[in-house]
Amino acid sequence: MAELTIKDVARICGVGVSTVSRAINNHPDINPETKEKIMRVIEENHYIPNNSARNLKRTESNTIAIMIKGIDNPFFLAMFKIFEQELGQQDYTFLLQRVQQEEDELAVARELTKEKRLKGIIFLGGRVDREPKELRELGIPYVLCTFAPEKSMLTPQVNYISIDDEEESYRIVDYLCELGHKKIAIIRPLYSDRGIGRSRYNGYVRALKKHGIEVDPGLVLYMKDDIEAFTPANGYAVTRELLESGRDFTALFTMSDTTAIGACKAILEAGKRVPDDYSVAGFDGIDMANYYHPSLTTICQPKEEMARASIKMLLDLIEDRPVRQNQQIFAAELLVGESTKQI
Amino acid sequence: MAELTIKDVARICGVGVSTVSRAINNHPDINPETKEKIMRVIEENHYIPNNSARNLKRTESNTIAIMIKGIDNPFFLAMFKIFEQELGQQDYTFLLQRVQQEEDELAVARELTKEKRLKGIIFLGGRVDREPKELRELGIPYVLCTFAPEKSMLTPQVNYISIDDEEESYRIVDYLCELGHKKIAIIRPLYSDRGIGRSRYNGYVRALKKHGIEVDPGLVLYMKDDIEAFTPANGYAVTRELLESGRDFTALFTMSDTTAIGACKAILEAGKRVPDDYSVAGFDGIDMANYYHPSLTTICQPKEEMARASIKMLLDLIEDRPVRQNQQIFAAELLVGESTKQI
DNA sequence: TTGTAGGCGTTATCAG
DNA sequence: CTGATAACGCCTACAA
Repeated sequence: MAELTIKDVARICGVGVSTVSRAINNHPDINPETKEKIMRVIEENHYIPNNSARNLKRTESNTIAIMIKGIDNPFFLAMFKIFEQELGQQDYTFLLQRVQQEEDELAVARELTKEKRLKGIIFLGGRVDREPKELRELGIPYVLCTFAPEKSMLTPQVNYISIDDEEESYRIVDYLCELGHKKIAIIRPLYSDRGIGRSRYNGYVRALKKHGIEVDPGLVLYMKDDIEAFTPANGYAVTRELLESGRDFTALFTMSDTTAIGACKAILEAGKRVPDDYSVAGFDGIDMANYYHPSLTTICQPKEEMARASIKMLLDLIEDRPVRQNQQIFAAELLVGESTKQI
Repeated sequence: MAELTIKDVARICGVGVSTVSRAINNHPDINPETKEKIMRVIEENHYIPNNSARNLKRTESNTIAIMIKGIDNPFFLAMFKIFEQELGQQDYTFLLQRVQQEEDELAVARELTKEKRLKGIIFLGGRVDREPKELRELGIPYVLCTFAPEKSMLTPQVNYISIDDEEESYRIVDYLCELGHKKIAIIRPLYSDRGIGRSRYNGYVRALKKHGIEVDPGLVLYMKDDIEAFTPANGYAVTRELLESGRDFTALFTMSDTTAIGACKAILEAGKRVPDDYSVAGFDGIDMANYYHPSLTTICQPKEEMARASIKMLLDLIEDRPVRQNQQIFAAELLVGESTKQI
């Protein structure tokens, strides 16, 4: 079963290779009958064109790539459907490129761009805190989606779509303060010197300050190094330790809903109640936050709209339409659930 | 910035293309100094080899593909890490190929095999209820992971790794019966004439029968057509309707943990309690089942082991080692949580 | 150790 | 409408 090539098909049909190529690619100038015949032969003999050869020869494709770091983030999953939908309508296809934690997403992007003749790229998650120059040098349109814009990225050229992590974090912690909480613990990623960990922490600090509350270092908790970050397991472990330490607090802000759910587990397991003994607030607004019992008070990111906007911006860029704003900050929604209460 | 090719690099270095090629591919017979110089030039000029051309020329790669239908299934996500880990150790890389709901995964697989010179394929989820012949005709080793083996697949050639869906479903429903439940509702997928929906339903029927309980059609619920299957939202909607109908039941089996969590929401929202008013049982054993409150009674699939076993089988197949069992049924674990109680 | 040339399977160009 | 033929960018004998 030596692999069939276009030449074989041509030979079998008694036509030239270019004719076969025309048939495959739906070129207009071909006799319908010849085309039909060719397609039948292809069908019968299970001929499959070699994509590598095609990509090599083709000057362009209608493919865009979604680069995603941390594919196990439930938050991103909801966005895929939107991408599929939106791109499908516009006759584009997309491919999902996972990027390993240690990998350089820009290097991967460059390679893929060449290989697949990409039309555009969406970077999802991860941390492209690179020189804007490097991004431009990709040579094709891109959009950073769900990124905390770093200082270095504040140049107007970088295209991104995000929420204002610091501001939203500020908002929910402010809400906790308004409820009367003064001892608010926070769980932050271990290495949060930048990215969302840092921004959200800054929001926390700012909210406390506004209410005249000192940051108590004893209530600033760090995720465990040996458990994956932002998981329920991590939230559980950290919170359990907090409870055992006997430190006094009335509310807990966790920076992610998944972590919050783990935290609740630890609290409930210790025989305490949410929100009666401790208020708990999350971040992100994943589906589960709503279905969890008690439903979580959280900041809900408009993921569908963000996904849609990312596609729109990218396609505008690709098709050379004017892009009104290449840096869009979406407003998130403070979702008040049953996990927090006034004290 | 016309794309740099290997020829350009060769010209710049003042050497032949084959020398550059040797440098890139770590061939042994090359002067270390020339190699170093070439690598420097490559670095400086940002030369990136074109993968399409490489794949076209190459006769083999060390790539295996994971084909995944329904990428938003949290159940699969946990498996990725294992794949990454196991394959990384063995010097293989894998690529994730999502398959749309309507797409033919075998067609996609064939295409990819040609394009990437794949060494092997793992099919995750979906429903390859195809002729075993078609699978064999892929021409490369494959493993079906997490598939409910269909009748037509019981030929000994088909390689798969799975749990016994019917048996495990039987087990958890049997457990509910043992707790004294006689009116056990079930939520099944709308089109469950085959696949896991069917198998798990069969287990339910068999368990009831064992305990001399008639299947009450009024307690056999179907997922909503207009909401994605197996989501909390679906479980919520169906359960809410059930409660409103006033039909009498004491336990609910949902075929998936995500659905179960939605169901619990509906129950709690109606002012009832879990498990005091209704026992709820799920299936799969996702992380959340444990962290949810009350923790769910469920069937926990050994996903890590299954992932590991899939890789092992595939690599054994690829490297021509003897495969002791090419059809492995893993035992799942009945995890008794707080969502069910004796009546 | 290095360079030259041919070919991998397609598509694009250009005559017919 | 159709068929040669020349690329596409790389790898790999083979020759030097």
